[in-house]
Amino acid sequence: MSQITIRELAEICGVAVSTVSRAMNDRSEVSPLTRDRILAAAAEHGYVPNTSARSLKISTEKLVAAIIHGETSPLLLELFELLETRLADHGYGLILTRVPAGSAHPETVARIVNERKYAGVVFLGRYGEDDQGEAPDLGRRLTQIGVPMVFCTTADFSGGSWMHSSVSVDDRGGGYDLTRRLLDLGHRRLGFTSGGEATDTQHVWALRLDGYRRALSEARGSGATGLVLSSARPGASYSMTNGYETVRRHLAANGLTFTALVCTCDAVAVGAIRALTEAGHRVPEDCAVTGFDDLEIARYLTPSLTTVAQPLVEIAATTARVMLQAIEQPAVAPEQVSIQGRLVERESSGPPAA
Amino acid sequence: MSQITIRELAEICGVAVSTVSRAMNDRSEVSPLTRDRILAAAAEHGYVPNTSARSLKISTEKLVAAIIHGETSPLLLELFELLETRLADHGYGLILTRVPAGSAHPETVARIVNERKYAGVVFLGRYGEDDQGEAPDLGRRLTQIGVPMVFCTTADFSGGSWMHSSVSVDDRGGGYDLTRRLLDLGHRRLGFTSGGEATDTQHVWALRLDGYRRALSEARGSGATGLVLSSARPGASYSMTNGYETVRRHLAANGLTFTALVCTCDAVAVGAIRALTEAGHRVPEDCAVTGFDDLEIARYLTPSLTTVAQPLVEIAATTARVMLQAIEQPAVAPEQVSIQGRLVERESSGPPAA
DNA sequence: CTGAAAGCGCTTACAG
DNA sequence: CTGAAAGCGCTTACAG
Repeated sequence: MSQITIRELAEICGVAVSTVSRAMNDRSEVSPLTRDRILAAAAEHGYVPNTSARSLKISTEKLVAAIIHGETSPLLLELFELLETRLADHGYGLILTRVPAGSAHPETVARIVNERKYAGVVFLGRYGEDDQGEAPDLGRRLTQIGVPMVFCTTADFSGGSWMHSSVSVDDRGGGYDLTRRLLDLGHRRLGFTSGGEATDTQHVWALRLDGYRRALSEARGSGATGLVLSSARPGASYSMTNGYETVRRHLAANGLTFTALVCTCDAVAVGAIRALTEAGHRVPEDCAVTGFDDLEIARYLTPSLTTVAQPLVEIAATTARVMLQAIEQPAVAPEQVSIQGRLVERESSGPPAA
Repeated sequence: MSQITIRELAEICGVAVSTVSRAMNDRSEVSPLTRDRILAAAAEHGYVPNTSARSLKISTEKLVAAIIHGETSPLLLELFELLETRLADHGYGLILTRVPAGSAHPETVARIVNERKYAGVVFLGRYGEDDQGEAPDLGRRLTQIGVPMVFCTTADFSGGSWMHSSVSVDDRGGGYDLTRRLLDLGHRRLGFTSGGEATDTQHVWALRLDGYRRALSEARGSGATGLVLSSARPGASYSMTNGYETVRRHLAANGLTFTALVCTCDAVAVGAIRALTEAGHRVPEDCAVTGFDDLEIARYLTPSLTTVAQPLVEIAATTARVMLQAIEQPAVAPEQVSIQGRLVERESSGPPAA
């Protein structure tokens, strides 16, 4: 049994297709009786309107496209769910599309937007290929697509000219807070697990690194030094495996040359702790370790992770607000929102051993 | 700049819309010269065909719908990616749709299928509400939608009559293997972290529990006993939090009444280990713990987790095969495939203390 | 309140 | 190889 069409349902009910359409869309110009009759028949025969046909007619649907480029993460998924709920409050649906690594072109976005009459698009996480650097003209070409866009959890990556809105945690501030706290605890030799090339200045890890450097430069007088461990796997920057490999290599080559390690994120911290433990170093006694994100694992790992909690609820709420505003008042200038994260101290950090 | 239509592009090129259509779809009946000219113009003007219009005409697209009900997990996402690749090899696309908990009705699936002319649907993880039990008539009503369906990672949940195909790891076998191994190591007092109500006999955790019980009953002569810890949070069965709460409560009420704990999955094991550690018990010396799935965390946790690795590549490949077969030969009977997982022994298990 | 008709942007027989 | 035309299943002015 395949789907029944509006015409067939109209015949069954003995009305015109236009009447069925009005009943299904809950328009006011239908008499309650016919409406109920039609709805009942629709339920009985399993009629559901064809979205393609609907999309073709409607000038713009109350629908937003969420685009995740490359690997997904628990964080982005939670954000998706929060955002979905927020937008639903305003009658908007959110449709998730994954774009495989290697195909983050403007055309891909154009194709997605063209599938249905999306009112806007939210990028969950970074959009753009690593090898195309800052993609100077990505932003402009995205703008040409003609629907409002907001970058969620990253800055607008489109060449630094900020043509689109963005909402994210204050990555620089988080990196600063963690580093500052470690310095206050008395650490003088710190390390940071880099996430890629030094040229990727707009990456989330690079912003956190920026905060790390700022805190260190403020503490210059104290004799504090800050090392940057180069990433073992550029392509998998935020994984446990990358954290493990990065730290293992460093320890094998140089030994433990720091008393505190600021990691790019919680997953990297998990890998880093494992590498330290395997090399016989105790966390936090021999080396304090911090994460970023406050994933579920941060609470249940032993030692539990000192980290910066992403304000996911606020990020989702702000993203929804910015998106809806852009849809309703397209003339408004893009805004760059950065929300402060919360430092959570747990077992993985403490003062250096005497 | 909004999207250009096929008619506008046809005018630009000075050809008929039908010619443009043929060029865009790479049909053989177009001369290479006009085709190249049209493709160039399409690229220049950013033309991308409207998917809704296309969907409306085509009888069936080379597209499969992937449906995830309720919370997603790293496992399901990895499976999605593997499956996407497999289907792409055969020219099929895979579109992910999340169905929020509380709306897993047959109508929801009908609505999704109706959006585009999907050739089939794959359920990633369980489909159906917890409170509707086995949903006796879900299977039949899904069948009415008229496209082939396969359940991936769970059995066909539609009332036990197996109207649809399914592909999953051998959950019973995995539960059996883990339990059997613990018994062989000398454990005699075992525990299992339940994931919900005893009536949910088709849930993944219930199948693993089944394996646990079978191994125990085989070892009846040895004096081995098997406890079942009731789940702290029925709604979040597979989370770290649930593992933590479940074990914490049990320890608070009864103390450590087992020397080995078989957990429903890796995430639950992480929570369980934390609860044991906080209560002053050492893993594996005082209590061995096992997981299921072999997530990335299983390798990097300390102690690293003994677990059963999901054969994700084989599951994805088999799901693709079964799906494609069902699309091309709709008459073929549904098949229930179960693939053996691989027992991975790591640090979290060992013989009981003497 | 209801119906007949036009048209959204495509694809695909059917002619030429 | 190319074009003119019908039609996929809807929505929405426009009449009544």
